[in-house]
Amino acid sequence: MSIPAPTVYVVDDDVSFLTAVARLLRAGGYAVKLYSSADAFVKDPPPEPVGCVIVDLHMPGMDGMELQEVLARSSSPLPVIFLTGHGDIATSVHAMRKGAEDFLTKPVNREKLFEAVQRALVRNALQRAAGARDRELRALYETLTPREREVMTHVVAGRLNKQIAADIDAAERTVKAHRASIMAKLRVQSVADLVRLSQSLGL
Amino acid sequence: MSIPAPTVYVVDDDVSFLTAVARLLRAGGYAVKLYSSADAFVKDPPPEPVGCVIVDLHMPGMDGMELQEVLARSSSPLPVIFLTGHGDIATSVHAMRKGAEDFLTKPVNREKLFEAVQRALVRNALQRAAGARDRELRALYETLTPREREVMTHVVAGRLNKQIAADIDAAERTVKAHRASIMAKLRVQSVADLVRLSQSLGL
DNA sequence: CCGTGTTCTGCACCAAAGGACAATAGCGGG
DNA sequence: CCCGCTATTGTCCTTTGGTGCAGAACACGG
Repeated sequence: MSIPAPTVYVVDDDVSFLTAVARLLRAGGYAVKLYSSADAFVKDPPPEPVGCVIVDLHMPGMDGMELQEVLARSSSPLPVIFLTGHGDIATSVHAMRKGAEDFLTKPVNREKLFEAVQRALVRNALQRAAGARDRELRALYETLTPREREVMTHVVAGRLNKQIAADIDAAERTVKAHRASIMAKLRVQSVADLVRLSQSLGL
Repeated sequence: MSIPAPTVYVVDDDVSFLTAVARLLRAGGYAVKLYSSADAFVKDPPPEPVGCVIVDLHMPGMDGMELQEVLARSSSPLPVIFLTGHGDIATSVHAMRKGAEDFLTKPVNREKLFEAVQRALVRNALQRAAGARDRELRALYETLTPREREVMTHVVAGRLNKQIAADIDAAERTVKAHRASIMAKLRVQSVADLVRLSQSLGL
């Protein structure tokens, strides 16, 4: 398996600024990819969501805030750092509330930029790790049949086999069979593990 | 039991502004309490943390950011709304990252202020509800003896009674006794409930 | 010294969970 | 029509969990 290098995706319609920021980041040892518009980024998204996005607020077509919205909607783990020349406090507050990693102003301070990128990359790594675990668990859960999921909710609720049997109108033996199948498919050894797994899945 | 009315605590060293904001809020139907410094607020804190805090950034003595820090450190459920005349983007970003509810500028827009306060009060209610549940559970957990807590960690880990017995070097019957005591004290009916409870406690 | 709470344990009994082995039945594809 | 998957249920046996009843050791405070 290849380990993809974290990449800083810079999106700005001001090409001279774009190249300046790119030079700065490359000098800092970061892999950089440039886009001259948010639309271009959306149309040609990164193959692996490893890294972060630095985006200008005001751009022709889709603006920075909209790009952030698109990323959020697609549950992308790429943190967004805003970098704009005409930002105001209200806008920065709104962006931060929407989950932006940082909100910087042009001309950008080299230290601040690197700090923001560093934080963003850490956050990205954490997000991806959490997301990966989540997908694994969901994949296991997907293998359950409808009936098994039904039984699982009862088991997680702490109900006894005979109670579950009565609830779903089946024999206790049937519940035991489903139960065993659930534990095997989800690869858990105890009800305690099963409960935690269901919590992780948000059930 | 009395239901305390949500109160908006306004902290600003500019007394004329303080009274103006107070008048505005009172006209909006909010209970208001005024402080002319953050130190005054800290020395004479609200008896019930029901409401929110509106605080100026720049003040003699403790400033707004420090006050936010104090509230966070004491796990206060009172959200903080900054309201300042000399704020910049970097400061607002920092404040939001620290968990501020909003960051407004003077002169304040009446609508924006009311919206912020409303959001803050909702958040406060949710925080208090969550905090109350948390304290109840913690109080129950406190009643457990050291030995019972030890057994509980093993039970929550999904270990069998005989395994637990071996681990803590005791008879299986002893583990059963502790286990029964745990379930009774924490008022749970099943291992599933116990696991969820321990998750809520962050164990 | 005595009472209280904690910890520990034994025996017996019953309820619940789980595994082994097996069988029946419906349903959708190949 | 047969295969595979799902769902269902049965019996038998073992392991595990839970409870009632009871006793003993220890520490701590009144």
